[in-house]
Amino acid sequence: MSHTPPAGTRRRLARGEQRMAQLLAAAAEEFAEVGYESATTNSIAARAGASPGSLYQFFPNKEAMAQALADRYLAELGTAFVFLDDPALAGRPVDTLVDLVVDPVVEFTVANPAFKAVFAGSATPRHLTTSSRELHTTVQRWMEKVVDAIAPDLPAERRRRTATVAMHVLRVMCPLLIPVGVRERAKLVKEFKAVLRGYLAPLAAGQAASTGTPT
Amino acid sequence: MSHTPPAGTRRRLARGEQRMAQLLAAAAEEFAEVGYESATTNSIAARAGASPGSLYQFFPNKEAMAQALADRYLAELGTAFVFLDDPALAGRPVDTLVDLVVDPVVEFTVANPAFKAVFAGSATPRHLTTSSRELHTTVQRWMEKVVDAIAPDLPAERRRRTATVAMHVLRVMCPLLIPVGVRERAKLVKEFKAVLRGYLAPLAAGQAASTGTPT
Amino acid sequence: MSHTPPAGTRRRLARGEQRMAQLLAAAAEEFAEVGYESATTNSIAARAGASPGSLYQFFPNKEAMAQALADRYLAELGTAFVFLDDPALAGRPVDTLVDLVVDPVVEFTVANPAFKAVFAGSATPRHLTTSSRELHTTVQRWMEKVVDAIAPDLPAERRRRTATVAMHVLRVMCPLLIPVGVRERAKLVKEFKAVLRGYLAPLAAGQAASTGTPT
Amino acid sequence: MSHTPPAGTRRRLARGEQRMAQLLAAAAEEFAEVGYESATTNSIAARAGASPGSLYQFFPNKEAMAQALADRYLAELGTAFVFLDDPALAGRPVDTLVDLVVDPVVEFTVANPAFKAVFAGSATPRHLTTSSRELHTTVQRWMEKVVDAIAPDLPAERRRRTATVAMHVLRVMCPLLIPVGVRERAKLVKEFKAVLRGYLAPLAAGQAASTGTPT
DNA sequence: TATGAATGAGTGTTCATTCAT
DNA sequence: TATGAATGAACACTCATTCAT
Repeated sequence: MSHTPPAGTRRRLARGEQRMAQLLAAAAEEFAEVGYESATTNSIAARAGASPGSLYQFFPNKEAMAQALADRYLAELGTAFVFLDDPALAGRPVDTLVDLVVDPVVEFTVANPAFKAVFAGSATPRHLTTSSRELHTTVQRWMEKVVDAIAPDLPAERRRRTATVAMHVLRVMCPLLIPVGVRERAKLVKEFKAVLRGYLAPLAAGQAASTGTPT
Repeated sequence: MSHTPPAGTRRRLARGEQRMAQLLAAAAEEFAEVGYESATTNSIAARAGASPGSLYQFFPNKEAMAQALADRYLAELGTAFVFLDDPALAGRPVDTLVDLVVDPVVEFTVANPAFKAVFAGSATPRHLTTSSRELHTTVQRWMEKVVDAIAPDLPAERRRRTATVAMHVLRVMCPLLIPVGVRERAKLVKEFKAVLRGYLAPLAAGQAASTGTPT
Repeated sequence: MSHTPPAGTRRRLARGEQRMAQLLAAAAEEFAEVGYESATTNSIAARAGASPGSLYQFFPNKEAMAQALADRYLAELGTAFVFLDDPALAGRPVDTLVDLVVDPVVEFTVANPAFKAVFAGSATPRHLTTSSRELHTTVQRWMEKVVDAIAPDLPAERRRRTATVAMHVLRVMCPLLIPVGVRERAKLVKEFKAVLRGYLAPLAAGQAASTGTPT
Repeated sequence: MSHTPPAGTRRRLARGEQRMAQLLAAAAEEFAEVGYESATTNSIAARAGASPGSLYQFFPNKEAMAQALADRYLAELGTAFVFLDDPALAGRPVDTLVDLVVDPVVEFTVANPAFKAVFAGSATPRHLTTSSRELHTTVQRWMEKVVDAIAPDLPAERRRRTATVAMHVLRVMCPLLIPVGVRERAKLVKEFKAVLRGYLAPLAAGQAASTGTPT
């Protein structure tokens, strides 16, 4: 089917991809440092050692870079979340589930500080970039699976809303992790796990007798 | 001693305050619609039926408008939170406390859609405006009182962190309330109350025997 | 002829003149500090404890304030230069004449730091204000008298040009006097006197045999 | 090692330098006509047939254009002043030295009318641009060499002050040369040479017996 | 007379994007 | 493919002056 392309082509292709990777890395740096809105394409290009024109050879506009970043983040995070499709998921205690969800997100955020910029995005929904929105819906879908594992009989609408809230809790956590030291970070993570645990655990218990949980 | 100023002066001053109110209202509108960063002073002035110069007669710069808004919000919200100084606060059940905290914030956010713009602010801490930061610290201080009422023996550092997290939960809730209908809003509020309840309730229980809560 | 006006009128008049004096003093301060171009009418009014409107009650525009200042400076300096009409002037040695000219200018500049702003004015002749120009021509006329006392037989054109140059030497000296201490000031003044002496003395000698002086 | 860049790049770079030259020429025109303060970057760009953005591709701000102009002026004038390092300088008569100094400055000012704008600068020292200041100190340094050639035994402080005064004499001369015809210009130049001669000559004579010169 | 609000064209500067090479 | 020049509509903010009271 796909035979190896001639060396020249491959090198050319490789060079293009290399450039693109540099640009994307530069964009990530910039987004992480100043946020998406304040980032300038010229500065990103300069960071990557490229010209503005080059940047637009690979990305049609600024948002496309955030998009590409989001896509990559989604892909990478996705592999950390394959466990969500494990049929044994339903049996896990809430504590474990929360750890399973929070830990990769924390790790990922710390490793990719731009993640927070594109995941946490803007406060004004009207100004959410497509990339942010995508990230949100995907993470939300993951959270739905978690919720489903905890409380499989929850009505769809309720499940969705619960997942949304859980997603937003993660979302608000990410930016807080970056500017702090490793000690404080660990403590913050514990707190956020407590938040999610406190929110999700009653769903399990409340399957039969919902005690104080919203109806 | 202080003799009343001449009628002309008084009227002029009144007009000035009116203008200022118009401008502030326009700023609130604009911030609510497009966010602080994307808001333009010229557009705010136009919205208020004023010239750019007029705006700068009352506010030294864009940020000052956000500041003024934040100050007013703080003052108004503050009156809704006087109950925090009630010595009987410690006796209340967590449910009640959470209601007491969340309800005014919800009400206020819905009534002042710009509140979310200045409270939720930017994701990148480096870009938080002074006004946002002020709002954060004040709300956080309020949350500390709540935490204190629930678990008076919590170490200061832990109390602070807990309050911070609670504040951020509120913070992330606000923008979500705006674009939805009244029904969905009520449901979202219930969820967020559940989040806070689930997070804070164990602190009370855990005074003696901390079960699963972070240390 | 002029009988005393009724007390009310006098007070009212006096009040107006007082205001005007305050505004003029404020303008002088501002001009001295930031120069004519950078001075703003609003700031002048504020300095004077008046409103912008008030300022325009007394002066039709910014330039008029410089004009008024220049007029006053001209009047005051004029009294220091009445000696120029003394018929005995012609007999004085050049040294004395130079002292007689420079000393009042120095004294005046130090006492009225705004003088330099309106006398030294802008470098671009196209942007000389009317007030600067007036100051220039008057001082130049004074210098003509000095030149005449030194070398009465100089052709009119030559006399005029010599006076112009002398005036510009004074002009460039004034701003230098302000930012320095009293010691350095004295030394600078000596230098500028040497400049004028060296320039004007040969005119006297050269009445009969012009040695090396321009023709 | 350093392989020649591709033709396209070379051409593009050449075009950039051309643009820069056009912009600088336009800035010079504008500065000459209206002075530095009143010059507007938009007008400079328009004069150069460029957009405001283009201007800022080459110069980070308005002052940088004055700086660039000053640098060029300094470099060009510097070549006219290499003679100051000639060890035979000390032997020359004052007349010759003055000619040697004034003539290039006159020639240069006439050829570069913006020179006066950046050299003569503002009257208020507080508002001197960096470029003006640089020009002043360099010209002053040159004048120090001249003074040194005339009176090598002058104390450093005195030499410095003399050079300062000489520089300011040149400074005040420049703007006067521009708006006049060639005839009047020649006459003015003669006068200013006379000023400098009259100021500097006594220093030579006065090495042993200072007659009436400031101490 | 005095106030202070009101004006609005204009300032230096920015930046996502396009163009010519 | 890559460059870097070019664009131009905005932006936040200013200020001499006028207006309404």
